[in-house]
Amino acid sequence: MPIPNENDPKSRVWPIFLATHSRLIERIDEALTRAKLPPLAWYDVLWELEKAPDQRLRMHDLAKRVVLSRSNLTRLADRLVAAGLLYREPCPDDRRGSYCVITQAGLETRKTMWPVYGEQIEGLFACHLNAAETEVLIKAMTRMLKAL
Amino acid sequence: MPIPNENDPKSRVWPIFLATHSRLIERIDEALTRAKLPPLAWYDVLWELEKAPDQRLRMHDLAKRVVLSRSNLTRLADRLVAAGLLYREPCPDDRRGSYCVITQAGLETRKTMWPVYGEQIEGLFACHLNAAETEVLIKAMTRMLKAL
DNA sequence: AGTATATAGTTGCATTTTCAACTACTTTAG
DNA sequence: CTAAAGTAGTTGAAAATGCAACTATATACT
Repeated sequence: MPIPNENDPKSRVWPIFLATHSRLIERIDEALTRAKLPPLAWYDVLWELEKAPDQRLRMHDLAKRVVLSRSNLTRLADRLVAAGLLYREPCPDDRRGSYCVITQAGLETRKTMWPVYGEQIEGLFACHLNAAETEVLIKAMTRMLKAL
Repeated sequence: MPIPNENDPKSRVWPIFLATHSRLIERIDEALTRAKLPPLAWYDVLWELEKAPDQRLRMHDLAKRVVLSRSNLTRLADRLVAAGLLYREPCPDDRRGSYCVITQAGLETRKTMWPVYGEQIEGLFACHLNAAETEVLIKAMTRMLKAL
């Protein structure tokens, strides 16, 4: 979206990056909806919990990993709890805090979502990248993330 | 976020792509807020209008360009109108439709936002890409967009 | 022409997200 | 030990978003 020099690559790359991201997310969420599955955000939360040691994480940590504001995550977690995909457990060391723990149903839901999600990633994104390009993307973006 | 083979580049690139995008957007919006400027979405709309012939676009076209649902755009436009940055004009050819036209104040707001926005793009994103990488990103993402 | 279908845009309602308190507990410093 | 400051998480109210229904107009079909 930015401005001038529409032909200078340096200026074109950011708008393309933005457009690509939003169109891909749009498509993936559509696919999940069509399959009557929960949205992308749920997958992220479930997957972070599944990977975590003891399949549990403090709200704070979880929020950081999925890039959500704290209050936002509180309510997203409420919804997941209501859906039976995770539960909260008080934290023994720090009585202010609590853990989110993924349930069996949560594990299963994530597993059900994966084929649909994965197919979209492959078909819309990954299939357009050869090995060299993949490496370039990873290196460049990792650099950005480290600098943040 | 996806699943297995955390070490296979092909699997790692998508989660990194997602994380990079959300952290960058987060930072840029923070910078705009700090500078007491409107959010990114406003910039997009203003810039699309500024570029457009006669500095006006039909709602429909505008929505597609900024990747927003129609109803969403209606209300975003309402807010921009309320802020005096654009106005609506009935379309003579098609009496169902209307144009969004950017105002002088809209042009100025966009111009005020650019230094802050541009600085963030450069400092968080573009500065991490050399010429070759920039080309790779553009080519790969353009390919994805075309296929959508 | 006359009806059926499609398109542009808006609106009501439910859901989601954000912002600013607020509670409860922990840590630091005197 | 106590007071001050910091941290974890939740909550109420307001703003933003998405979905489905709706109005108005345009296009296609018979």
